[in-house]
Amino acid sequence: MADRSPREPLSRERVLAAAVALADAGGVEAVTMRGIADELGCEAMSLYYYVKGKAELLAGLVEVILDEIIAATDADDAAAGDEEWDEAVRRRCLTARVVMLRHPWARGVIAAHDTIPPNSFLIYEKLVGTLVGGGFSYDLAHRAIHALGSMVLGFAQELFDPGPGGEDEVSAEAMEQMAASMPHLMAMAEMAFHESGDGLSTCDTQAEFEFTLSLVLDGLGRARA
Amino acid sequence: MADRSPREPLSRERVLAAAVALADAGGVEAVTMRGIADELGCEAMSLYYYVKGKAELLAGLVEVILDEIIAATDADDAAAGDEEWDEAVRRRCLTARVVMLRHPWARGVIAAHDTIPPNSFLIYEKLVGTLVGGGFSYDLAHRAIHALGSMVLGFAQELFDPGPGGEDEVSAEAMEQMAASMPHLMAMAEMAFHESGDGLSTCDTQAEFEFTLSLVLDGLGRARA
DNA sequence: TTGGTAGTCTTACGTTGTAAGGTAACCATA
DNA sequence: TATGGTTACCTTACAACGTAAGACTACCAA
Repeated sequence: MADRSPREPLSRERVLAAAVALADAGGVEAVTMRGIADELGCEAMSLYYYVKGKAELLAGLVEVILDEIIAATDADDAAAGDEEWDEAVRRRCLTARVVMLRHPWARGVIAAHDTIPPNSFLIYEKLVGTLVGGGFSYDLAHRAIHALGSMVLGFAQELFDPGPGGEDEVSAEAMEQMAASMPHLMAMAEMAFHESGDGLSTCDTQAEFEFTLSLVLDGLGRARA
Repeated sequence: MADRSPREPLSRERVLAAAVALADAGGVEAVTMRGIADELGCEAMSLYYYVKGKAELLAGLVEVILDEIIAATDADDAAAGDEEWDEAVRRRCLTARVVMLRHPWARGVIAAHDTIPPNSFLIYEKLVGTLVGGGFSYDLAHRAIHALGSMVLGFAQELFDPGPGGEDEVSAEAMEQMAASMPHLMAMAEMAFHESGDGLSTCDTQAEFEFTLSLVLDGLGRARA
């Protein structure tokens, strides 16, 4: 793996890619700073210039595979012709699953992390878009996101929960711009806000859970007949 | 935490309980051999008499919280009167969720582990029992297990997959006895066996996934109207 | 008394994440 | 051309981790 020729410069992308390769080959426990460094032909401490620490590295891994999901679903969104909302959603879930199966370690890493990856908002934005386009209310779209998210990614975190860490260093303007690019999520959040009236609305995961549960139970009951 | 009086003897249960306490207080990363030892007033190496290593310890943690789920659901099964199958299943899922929320670290640990905890068979056996009692075919009950399991526990592993590690040291007779106590799971496994004809049937998780997906999508479509 | 087993501890080693700081190259400005 | 600062990478060092190897004590059967 080591190379004597003038080495390709490091980058956050290369670091994360090497980490993914290691995880694919040997599971999460194979992802060590020194292991990544070996893979890249550098020293462990050099990685800290691009990644603040192991925690951030794992968060980066999650973002990489979410990016992979986004790329894959975008690709066959483009290839798809006219679809009903449910065909589109099914297709995206299935390709997302293909990506998850390519990286068996990802489920564990995702489930272990408590903050919601910013990346996932992109996925949800588009999902809400097709759902609302298919006649869903924002409220029902919200429930749908929870149901599908817990199926595919294995988590059902609160969507609008700022998380335990207080203020991240996301600038207000970056936040603003991000929000502007996700009109559906913004609308959805506003709906939830109006409903709960509870200031910064953290969504009621208990209610979401019960909704999904009823969905599944109803479906099973129907399948039984 | 340390005590000078003649100490209560160690045991696997006490080790696991201490580990759970640590995880509840500080997440999985707080679960270290030395940390557990401190909690119990002994040395780290003493734990190895009851637990073969950290991997087995984590597996033990999963079993502890599954036991907690079993105890909780059994308790209110006993308190419940006549119920339809769906009422019983809903109730059990909700109390299982309560337990999971008590131990936020559990989802990650469960998702990270690749072998299916033997404990969970007990849960599934009873679940299949009420489903079949409610008129389900074994085949549909199998699908139901996958759908509900992925919702509550966050995994949808293959039920009858022996797992990557070859032969565990489970004696044949213990296996036999365990099987005898789970008639529904046995019947279900046999059905799956006959269907696939493929020797030791590992269930088709892709099909299970698509089934659950259709369940959810159908339900959402109905809710939309 | 002898010998064995069960339970706990001591010591030690290799691996991990990472703090602190050094080094070399580049680059704008004085 | 000298100077000072930034960027990218490395060296050294350390504390905390999991755990192998084996010593110690207490006890109990023969």
